[in-house]
Amino acid sequence: MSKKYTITTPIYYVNSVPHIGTALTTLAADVTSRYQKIRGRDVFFLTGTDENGLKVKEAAEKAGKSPMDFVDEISSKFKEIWPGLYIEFDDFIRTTEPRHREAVQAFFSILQEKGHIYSGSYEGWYDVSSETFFKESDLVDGLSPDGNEVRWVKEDNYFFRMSAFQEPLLAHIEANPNFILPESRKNEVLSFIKQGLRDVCISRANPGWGIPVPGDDSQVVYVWFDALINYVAATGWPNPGWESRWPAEVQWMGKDILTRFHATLWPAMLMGVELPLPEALVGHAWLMSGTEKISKSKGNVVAPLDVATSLATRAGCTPEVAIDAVRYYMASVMPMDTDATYTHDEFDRLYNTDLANDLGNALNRSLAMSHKFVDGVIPGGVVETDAAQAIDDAKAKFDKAMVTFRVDHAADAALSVVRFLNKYIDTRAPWALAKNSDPALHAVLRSMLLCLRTAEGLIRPIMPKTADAIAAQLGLPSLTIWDAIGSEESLPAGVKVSLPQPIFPRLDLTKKQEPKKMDTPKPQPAPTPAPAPEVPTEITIDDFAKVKLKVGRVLEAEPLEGSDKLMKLQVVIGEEKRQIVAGIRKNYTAEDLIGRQVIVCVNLKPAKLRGTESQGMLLAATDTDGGAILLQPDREAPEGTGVR
RNA sequence: GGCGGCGUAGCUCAGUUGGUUAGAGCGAACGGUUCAUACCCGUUAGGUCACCUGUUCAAAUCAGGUCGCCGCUACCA
Repeated sequence: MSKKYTITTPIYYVNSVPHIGTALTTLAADVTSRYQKIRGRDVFFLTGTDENGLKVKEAAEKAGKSPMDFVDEISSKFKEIWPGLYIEFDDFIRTTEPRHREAVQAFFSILQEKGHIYSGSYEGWYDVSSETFFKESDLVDGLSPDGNEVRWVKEDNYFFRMSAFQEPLLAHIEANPNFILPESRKNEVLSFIKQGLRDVCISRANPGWGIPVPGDDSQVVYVWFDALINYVAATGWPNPGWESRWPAEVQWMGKDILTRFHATLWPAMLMGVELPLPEALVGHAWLMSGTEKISKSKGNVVAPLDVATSLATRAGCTPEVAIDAVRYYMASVMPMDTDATYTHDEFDRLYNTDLANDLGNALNRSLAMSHKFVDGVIPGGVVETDAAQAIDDAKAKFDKAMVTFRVDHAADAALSVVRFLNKYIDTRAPWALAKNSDPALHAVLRSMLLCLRTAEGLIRPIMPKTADAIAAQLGLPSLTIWDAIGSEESLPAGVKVSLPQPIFPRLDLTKKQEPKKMDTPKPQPAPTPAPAPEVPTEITIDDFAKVKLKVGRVLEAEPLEGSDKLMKLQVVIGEEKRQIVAGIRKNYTAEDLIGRQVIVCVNLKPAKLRGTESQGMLLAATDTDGGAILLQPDREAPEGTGVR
């Protein structure tokens, strides 16, 4: 059996719906899939839903449903949404399916047999929301780095000996430059792994939901470990025949789950069971939803289908074309190295310039001229060399972009032939040729139509419905074979083209022109009240007043367990009592501190240090050796008095 | 703190291996055209290629340093 070209997206958690950020991943995979199909590959495009986490169980309970009913409902919703964006997956796997459970248990057992799993006890913080374990030091303000709640768990668990795979992983990444893309992510992964991998806990106490550890029903497989196995489960593994679908040629995902999971845990797991590693892991960046008024809470999500509906209403295009336009937008901006920002204006602009003005209008004017000058029949003859060159260049650029999965560059390549066409029309001026009965007219019109035929083929992976519409207006069947794109044969002479029908009605952007407050260019104060960086510039008295300092008295002091520098203090500041953690153990003992007056910054954002909350900061000078020299009022000051 | 990256026209960015007048798209101004969805085409903007110092016959492109921004990572208060 010949090997299929396998493309995967992550499986999505069933507790959210796709928004323009997460749809990005699936779209990228779909564009890759459609391109490879046109190139003649037998594609296996896999997506699905992740349904086993503790989070799912809790969400179900909150919704007053049984977990199974809950995931059935939401998973099917997911499955229905993707086709609405013309996502054509070949398989949709759910982690509650028997095939997945079997694969996970087989995977676990093999790792156990090979000695990569041992039992131990785990104690630490667990973020249910992202189903991730964190070290004490990972926490920020008592929350996960992502700002989620964490809970302390202490259990006897199974551990995966990931540490053993550090060197093989590094070697593989170094030896395969395209294993992790883009390159900036690869560097991050390398430095992450070089810092040292530790063994990971891969099971949890069985909450009555999840995949039981083989031979130990008291435990379920840790959801991330479980989830990753979907990729091979869907290929049929461990049953015969999986080799035709694994390894994946490309696994698409967002950058957030690349480093720890897909580029570290996942390949280590595969090495453990001795399965081949995927060819490429691509972690794109995010598309942030931003409006002019930035709302700090990430509440304003943009749903791709809503954008499409809005466009269809405002521009008057068909719903199909509107969805294609959204696909084109997402493909065009496909952020890789850094995050991009979505704005309605930017979307509208791209629609008008690239799709309405360039592509749509080029088709429109070319067809109009065909009817005007050659009775609407595709002329024969030879395509002019510069047009042929432009066509070849665009194809080559598209191919080159897709080798490294640069969907954004591919979109640009597809449009490049259209941009050429508009210039070409202007240069060759068919209307002038017609007027003078110049024999070059036929070749020029043919060249124009072939450019459009090429654009149809190149844009098809990104805008399938639009491509069909272009083909229809050219009076030709859809062009779905890569080698035929741009060929003379793809444009049979004598075929009657249809009358032009605008595919992308232009948006009138003038009426909703927002009043630009150019005359009052007030410097927007940064909405983030972040701790002001210590710039050595002058500050005003107002700046200084922001720092609230008060006199406090140390009531209790004890070394903070698990730390070698930190001291945990209870400080009375006037009426209130605060817990402060300070890195002063090097120079002070608890006895030195108790009863002593100190200067405290009382409006510093609280922080967790070694898991203990610190609600302020002691002022101290820095000694030459880096130690602390505490500030103290010259004589006993009134309790809780301000300092300035 | 460590590692990595970035800082190029008003805006968004290309410029992997150093070499003639530094590019594209968008926006703006001006001009042209009429086949077309008031579209398209061309020209222009005098860009200190963040800054400094080096290497070189020659640097946006290499080395060192400075400033600013970002990512990853870290018992940093």
